[in-house]
Amino acid sequence: MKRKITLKHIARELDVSISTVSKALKNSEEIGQDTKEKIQAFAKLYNYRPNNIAISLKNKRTKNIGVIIPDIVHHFFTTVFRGIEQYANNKGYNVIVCVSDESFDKEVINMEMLANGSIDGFIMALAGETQLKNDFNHLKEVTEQGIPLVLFDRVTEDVQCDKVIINDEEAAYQAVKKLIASGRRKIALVTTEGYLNVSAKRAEGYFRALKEHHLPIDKDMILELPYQKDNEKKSEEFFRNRSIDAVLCVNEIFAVKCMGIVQRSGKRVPDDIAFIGFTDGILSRLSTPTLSSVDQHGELMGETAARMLIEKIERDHDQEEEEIFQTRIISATLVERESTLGSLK
Amino acid sequence: MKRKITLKHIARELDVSISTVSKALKNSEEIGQDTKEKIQAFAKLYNYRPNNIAISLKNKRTKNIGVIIPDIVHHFFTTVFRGIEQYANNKGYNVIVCVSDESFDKEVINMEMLANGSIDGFIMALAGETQLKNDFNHLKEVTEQGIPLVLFDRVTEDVQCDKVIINDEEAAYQAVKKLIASGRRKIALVTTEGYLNVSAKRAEGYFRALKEHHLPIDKDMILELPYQKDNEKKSEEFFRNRSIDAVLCVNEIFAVKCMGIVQRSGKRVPDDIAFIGFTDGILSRLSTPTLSSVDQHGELMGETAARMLIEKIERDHDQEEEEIFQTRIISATLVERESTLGSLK
DNA sequence: ACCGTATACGAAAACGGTTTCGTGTTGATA
DNA sequence: TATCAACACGAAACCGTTTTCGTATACGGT
Repeated sequence: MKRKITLKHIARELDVSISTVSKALKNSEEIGQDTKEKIQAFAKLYNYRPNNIAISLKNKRTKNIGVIIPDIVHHFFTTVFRGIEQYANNKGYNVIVCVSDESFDKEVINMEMLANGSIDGFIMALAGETQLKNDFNHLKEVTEQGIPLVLFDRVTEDVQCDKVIINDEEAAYQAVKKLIASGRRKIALVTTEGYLNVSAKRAEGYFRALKEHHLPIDKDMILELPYQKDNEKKSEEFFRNRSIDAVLCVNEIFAVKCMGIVQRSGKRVPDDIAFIGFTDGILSRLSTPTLSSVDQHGELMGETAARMLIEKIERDHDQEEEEIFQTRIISATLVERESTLGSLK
Repeated sequence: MKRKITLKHIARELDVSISTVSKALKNSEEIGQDTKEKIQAFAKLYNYRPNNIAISLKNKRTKNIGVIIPDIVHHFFTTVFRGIEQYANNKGYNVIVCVSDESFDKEVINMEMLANGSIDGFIMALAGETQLKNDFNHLKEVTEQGIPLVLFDRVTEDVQCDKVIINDEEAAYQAVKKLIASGRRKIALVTTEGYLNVSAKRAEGYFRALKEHHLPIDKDMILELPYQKDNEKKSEEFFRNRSIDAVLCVNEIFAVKCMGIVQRSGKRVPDDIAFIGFTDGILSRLSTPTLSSVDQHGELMGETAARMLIEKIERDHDQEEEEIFQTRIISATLVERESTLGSLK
């Protein structure tokens, strides 16, 4: 077992000082040509690599960024993560991921673990519980310590920091307009219980579109489903007893489930009833019929968040210009597929 | 901006030595009761937390584990990751993820980045390119340095380390047996080009089941698809020109795509043709009809890998008992759903 | 012979902890 | 009163780097 070699080993072996070795390996002008060559050759031979931890301690910069997301087995968060990871890696940063599992306590614990020197900055989407509790002290503590923070998707106005979001309201508005334009009038909304997270904004867009076209806003046309649990019966009941010709769903899972229910009851998609979902993932592309859905551009969001964070990190070290926090808005786009094909007869 | 407080600050403020502060915060018997209380109170007031990096440098242990996977936007890897993350977090470890993107070079670079002190051990699944190249020197270097390594799912016999795999051959065998038992005789296999990765083993199980039941093994009944690219036409042609009453697919994406093609051509699933896929993910649960598939228990795999790794890490520090490497096999299980319901008439 | 100045290198501090090994003070004991 | 242990704390080394500053040597110029 070849243990890792250090500057000290090289110094001892070649009978020079540690500082000489360090400088030689950086090709410093201070060191004689022959000494440099000798040291560099030796270092290459023994495959010397500087110890990251020691460098971190010295520089007070770890080249790590911390990502805290509510769930990793979730298409949207996963794509965002990929965007973050790619950009960060290109810039020489590593990514430490923690999953809050929608729990406030886990979010707090994870942040505290990482905030003590392990990372140079945070990228995160708030846990559901955190949004309900409306308690953001853990975030504030971190920013007060001068650790850069970028929130994405699930953000809050209570914390001053950079943010990346999509134009949920507008996207939902456009989607519903599209449904209306194809002749649909009885448009339902399937959303999460309590309009958690971004669902509220999507609902607003839905309302705006209806209003603009003088269509009635009917609470009875809104189905609220629990976030992760099954609720087949509730959905079946909803679609059985109503006359509906189009549905906007706040995610693709709800959309695909509902399409299944509707189809099993003998109706045809999109002929009798059209569907649009949010999150353009693998489900949308492979369902039958394929599902029209709003692409949230997760990868771009991740990349944007990472860029903003790394800029802050690398500028932070400079002087105290007035802190400026930005909110970037990524435009969601509707991807049309079979579930909205054609107009209502 | 409240900067992080250090032992030195506390020592200076309370006019004691750094060592006294360090011991007092560890509640050492060496320090007088009143001094301890004073120091602890001060530390709590200013919310002192030891710097992780400094501790890592001293202890030569980072409490970080490195995870390298080929793809993060992939249900199976994601579930494995969740298993790793949960177990590791419980044990006080953080997880650094790098995505190799199926590329040999990225895998090498990522490993080298992390191996220089950033992590205490690796968990990884090999990149496709690495498997093709059959070059595992980066893995060997890491293990020679005494860094523990656990491979999962995509493993190799060329590296001596702990491994976690599923019984792919047996699972495929059982799946095909099930198809045969329900009266199916013309069973096709849909696999990845070149039988990459674990596909080869699944094909073996398929062959064994056919052989055992004296069914012909016909290369013409095997469809090889490129890994990530679309190949609708090839698949359509395959199903159009053959008489097939059951299909085993090496992943759920292929299965759902093929089900779609078959259904659009007017055949019924499972009445005319049954389907079984691998990877029991969201697609299997939400496709129409729902797809029977082999659950690889990703979360359990991840947890197992993390447990094995952390055991090695924490034992490693002890003495040099003879290294023992284990290969744990997780039993995959077939989850039956609508796509295999009932027997062939 | 003296001074100045490159040249080439080493000593030491610093990053923020932990830990070993003193050591000054106190009180009890002989 | 001298001795000694117990107590309470500090000095210093160490982890592996980087970086500033100091200095020995040699050499050229006068």
